[in-house]
Amino acid sequence: MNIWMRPERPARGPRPAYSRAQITEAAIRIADAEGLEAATMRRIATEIGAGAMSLYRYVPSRDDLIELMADRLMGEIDVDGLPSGDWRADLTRYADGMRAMWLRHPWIATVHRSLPSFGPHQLRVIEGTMGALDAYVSIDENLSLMAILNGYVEGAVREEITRAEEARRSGVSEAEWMARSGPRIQQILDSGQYPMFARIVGEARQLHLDRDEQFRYGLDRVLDCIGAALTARSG
Amino acid sequence: MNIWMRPERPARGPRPAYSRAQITEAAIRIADAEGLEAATMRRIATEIGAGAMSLYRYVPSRDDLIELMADRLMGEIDVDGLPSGDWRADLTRYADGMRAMWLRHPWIATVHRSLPSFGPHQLRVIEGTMGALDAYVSIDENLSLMAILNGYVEGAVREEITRAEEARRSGVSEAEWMARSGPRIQQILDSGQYPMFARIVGEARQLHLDRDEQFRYGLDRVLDCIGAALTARSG
DNA sequence: CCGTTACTGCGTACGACGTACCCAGTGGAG
DNA sequence: CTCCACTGGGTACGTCGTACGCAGTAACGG
Repeated sequence: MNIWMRPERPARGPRPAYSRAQITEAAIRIADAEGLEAATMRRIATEIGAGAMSLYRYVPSRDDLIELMADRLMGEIDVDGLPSGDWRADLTRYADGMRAMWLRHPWIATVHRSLPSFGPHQLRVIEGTMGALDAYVSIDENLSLMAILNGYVEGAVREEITRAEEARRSGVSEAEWMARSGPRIQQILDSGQYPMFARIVGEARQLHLDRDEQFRYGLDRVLDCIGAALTARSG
Repeated sequence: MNIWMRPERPARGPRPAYSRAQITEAAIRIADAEGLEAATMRRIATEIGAGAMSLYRYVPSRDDLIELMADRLMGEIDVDGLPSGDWRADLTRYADGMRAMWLRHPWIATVHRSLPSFGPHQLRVIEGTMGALDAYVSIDENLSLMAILNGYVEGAVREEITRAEEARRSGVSEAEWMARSGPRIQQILDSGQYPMFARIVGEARQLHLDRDEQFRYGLDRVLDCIGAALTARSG
């Protein structure tokens, strides 16, 4: 059953010593610092001073807890005052907010969302962002355009996270990464079998931008696309 | 170290009894039938008649094996004859191929790609697809447009997979899913707090399309966007 | 031709993990 | 006050990935 339909605690009995929110917060703290795989049930329980099995009084399973963590993260997305009337500004703010949130909690890239579970914060964000284009397009087109935006943001930030992680691990500065290529990229170039890949490495300018600019460049291309779709509709 | 740089086997010694390809194939077979989590090292070894630890003679770790599996899946994508001159047809063929492949191997949605590891099949597909728009745009724009396309395909198919999985598990036909909503969606509608969500459920026509049509609808919106970007460039 | 050596596949073992189960204690409802 | 539904927590089980060490084998140096 969906975690959001299961009440936190029954009515009767003694006062609970902990809470879902507290457990979720602790788990996020651990995952931020040491990765999601470090947020084991035992570790989380230790963090809040509980016994390992006590967590199961609040949460049916670890997967459900991760669902709670994911929605709690959506709570960090600020959609107050959306829509403002300037759809491009609204969607830029949303995309930047999502990126910043993902970078604060990079482990979110590793969670496999089993089904859209529609937590309250997720729904709040949907209300805010779908409003941005609501005046210009149908619900169906709106959904499609938001799917494009979300797909871009998710893919771009996922790559950024893994690259940053790799750079941190190998001790190489982010700027040197593509230049030095890493042995595998050099091997690919040396093989001579992949001319398009070689041109990407050699010609693509966006690879030399810093990460903020790189994200903004791609985001602007996405918003250009959305803008083109809007003007094609309205005349 | 990257799995693609590590040679399969050294030169000396007795003839190996197995091979990376054989192990990868067995692992994919198990994952297709029972999910990725069923493809444990012991299970894979049993499948090919080997001892559990023998696999480590061929593959450094389970994560690397999953990398091999992922690239092997990209080998199912047909990009022969690309680019054909009709970019829209080319990208449609690519997107349909990716979707079909993902649906054949739904467990791929659960893998966390730690870094783009640039396997040979992955590179082959990049060569084919980047060629489609190469005549019309710069490398940088090409990369951005392909990121948009890939983001859409990945997101759409991921949702499709999880929804199908849920439908199968609950025994409810896919067509009834949105109509019956599931208790959680009904709960959200009843709360009255999410008018945009209610309008999506009530008004969106694409939710009543079958899955193929739904994917095609979204894909056409993406390709419209790409087309708009192309004409904005060329005149 | 024959050690020598570098590999082979494999069995055992370890330290995690998620969580089923059981327990004594507790505090609100009747 | 009595009852009992609930509490937090300890123990235990089955599973995982994989470190390690073994005896057997095939190619190479002489």
